[in-house]
Amino acid sequence: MSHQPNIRDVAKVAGVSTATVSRTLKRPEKVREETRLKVMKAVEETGFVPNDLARMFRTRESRTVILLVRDISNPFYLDIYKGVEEEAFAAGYKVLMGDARDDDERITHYVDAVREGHADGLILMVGHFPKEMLVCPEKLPPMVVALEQIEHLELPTVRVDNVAAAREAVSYLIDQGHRRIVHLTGPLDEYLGQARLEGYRQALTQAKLPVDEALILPGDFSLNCGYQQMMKLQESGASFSAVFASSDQMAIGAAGALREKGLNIPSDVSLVGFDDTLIASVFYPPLTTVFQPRREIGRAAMALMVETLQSAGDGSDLPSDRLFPTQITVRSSVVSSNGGTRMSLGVN
Amino acid sequence: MSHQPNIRDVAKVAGVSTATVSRTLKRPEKVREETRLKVMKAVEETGFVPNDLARMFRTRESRTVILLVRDISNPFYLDIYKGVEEEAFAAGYKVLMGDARDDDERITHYVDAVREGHADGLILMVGHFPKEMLVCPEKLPPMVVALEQIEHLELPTVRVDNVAAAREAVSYLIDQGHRRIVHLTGPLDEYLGQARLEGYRQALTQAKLPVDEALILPGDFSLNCGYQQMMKLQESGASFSAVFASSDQMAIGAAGALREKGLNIPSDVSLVGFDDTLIASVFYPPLTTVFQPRREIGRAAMALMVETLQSAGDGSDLPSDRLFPTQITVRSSVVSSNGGTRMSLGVN
DNA sequence: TTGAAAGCGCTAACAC
DNA sequence: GTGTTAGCGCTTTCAA
Repeated sequence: MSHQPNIRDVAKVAGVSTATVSRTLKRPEKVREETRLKVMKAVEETGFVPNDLARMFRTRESRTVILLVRDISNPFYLDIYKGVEEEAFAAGYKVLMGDARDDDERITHYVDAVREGHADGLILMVGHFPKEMLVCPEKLPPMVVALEQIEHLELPTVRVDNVAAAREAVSYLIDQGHRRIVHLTGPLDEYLGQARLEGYRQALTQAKLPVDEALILPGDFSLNCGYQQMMKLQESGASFSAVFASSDQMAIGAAGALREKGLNIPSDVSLVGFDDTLIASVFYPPLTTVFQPRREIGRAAMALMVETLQSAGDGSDLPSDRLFPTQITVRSSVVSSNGGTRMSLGVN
Repeated sequence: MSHQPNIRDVAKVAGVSTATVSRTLKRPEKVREETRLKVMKAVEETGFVPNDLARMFRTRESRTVILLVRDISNPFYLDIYKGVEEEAFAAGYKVLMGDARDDDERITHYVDAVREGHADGLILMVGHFPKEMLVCPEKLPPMVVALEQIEHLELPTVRVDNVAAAREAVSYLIDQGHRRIVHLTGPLDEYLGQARLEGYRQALTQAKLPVDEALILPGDFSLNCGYQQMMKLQESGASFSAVFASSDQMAIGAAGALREKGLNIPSDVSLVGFDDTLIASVFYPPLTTVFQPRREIGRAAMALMVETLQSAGDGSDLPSDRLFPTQITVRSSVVSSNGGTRMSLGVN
């Protein structure tokens, strides 16, 4: 064997047919013990590694799924990935991670990757989907959604109750005496941004507090945007005593802007983030934030994917959604307010 | 076409041979304009997507490389990934990211992935390599190394001068008047840990300061380890005025331990990290750290990979190493020391 | 329980 | 410039 040995080399050495080698490797219970040992020995001897590409080509399944996320540089997704990978490994799948960068072209690219045979399915963690692809949904590859919700696309989904999560976070601030609470939102043309904003509104309404639209700052989850929006707000002269950001990254960006204007956290402004990423715990002061069980969410998403892939084979129904709880992680970035100096515009 | 159309369907619709379809798609300049248009139209009409698996299988190249990193949850690697991906995209390659978790088995797994045809090569960002695989180096797949150095493995490498980088960081602390400087090292059985420790020693020696082995704390780059080691050191009653950590994560862990003991950063203890990840800039106080041009390093590593893959084809020489500069990013976690209270053991 | 043989979809000689 | 053809390495009927 001068080169990578193939199944024929093994068959020759073992003195059996290629079919027998293939069977020995895939369904050992189907061959006689004696034959199996012969084949195993030949595999050992030749250093045979089955060409997975040939197998994938032949069976038309890659046993690979793609985890397509909003922004790969957000560490939030790393724990998701680990969960997905764990579950995938257990089910004999591989996982690739793709970076959508909120860009239709890249999303299309990953859908094509499935069509081209690179993967069997897509786990979506993006907030939208190219319109053109929605026109013939039957042409779409097997997909599941995690934590997001995509318009005009009904798919098995791993959910958390974003409305409730945001409502609780804001209620917590209200309980601490805050009345004028800024909300740095997620993208408002997508579910995640809308749902959390809805939670924010509900908390205020429930507490019979007015909603001041000037305190709602449209964002995109990024650190930089948190900084910019908070700068702008401060320059507008608005008064507030707390900020609820729809991501830890935005919270931290906002903190930078507040400090730059000489404000202290939490004594001048309280701050709540969302996601409970590592950054929240090492930030100073440690950031109060909303925790989502990322690892478990990842595992559940992959489990849903496996079910979907199976139900595509037999004609069974699509798997049903899974819901995970969120919870507030209380740290030190919130202090109680008694309606002091920074509340000049006051309460209704 | 009831199913995914294949190249034969297109050929039939266009009234040409499959070879012509293949050529039109791969080397359009080789077919007549008129034919090309016919084929393009047929492709459009049928909705043909070439089966990449079949192509990979046939040509025995996947045009994919795997970026294998020490720990995928370290955001440091995300910028590396982006650099690799940019360069890869330009060269028509795809990139997969793998998580070695410092584990021989997982590394072997990724080497096998190449053998199985999933990828053409491996970009290694790990500090060691399974011993068994080193015995027949000619069986190893095309590989390049970035930022690391693996014993008994000579490969094209993207380097930074870790000794100099660490020396400069420590010299900076010395210049600020610090005399008793703790070093939280990387893994000491690997190049990265050793080189930076060597830089630490050189800086002290150069300044004619003694090296106190008690201030050298073996680490593994992780946040948690930084915390634990610093806790232990403080309980031992050692005195020091500054800490140089071999990663931002350890620096931040150490900061947690220092604060827990009532020490302030930087007024009580100055702190220098390594890597200049996002976390360094959002940490409070903003962390002085050593910057490495991650994006460029990623690009260079992929460029090296492409060269390696080509030289494997023709018999040309392996590409030569590339060296990148590092530099200190000065923020606010270091203040000058005049040899005050926390320096009881004094200077030589 | 095993073997023979057909082919998955594509590419690349080679012939025309 | 284009068509014919022979596989790449594997799995999977089907027949023995």
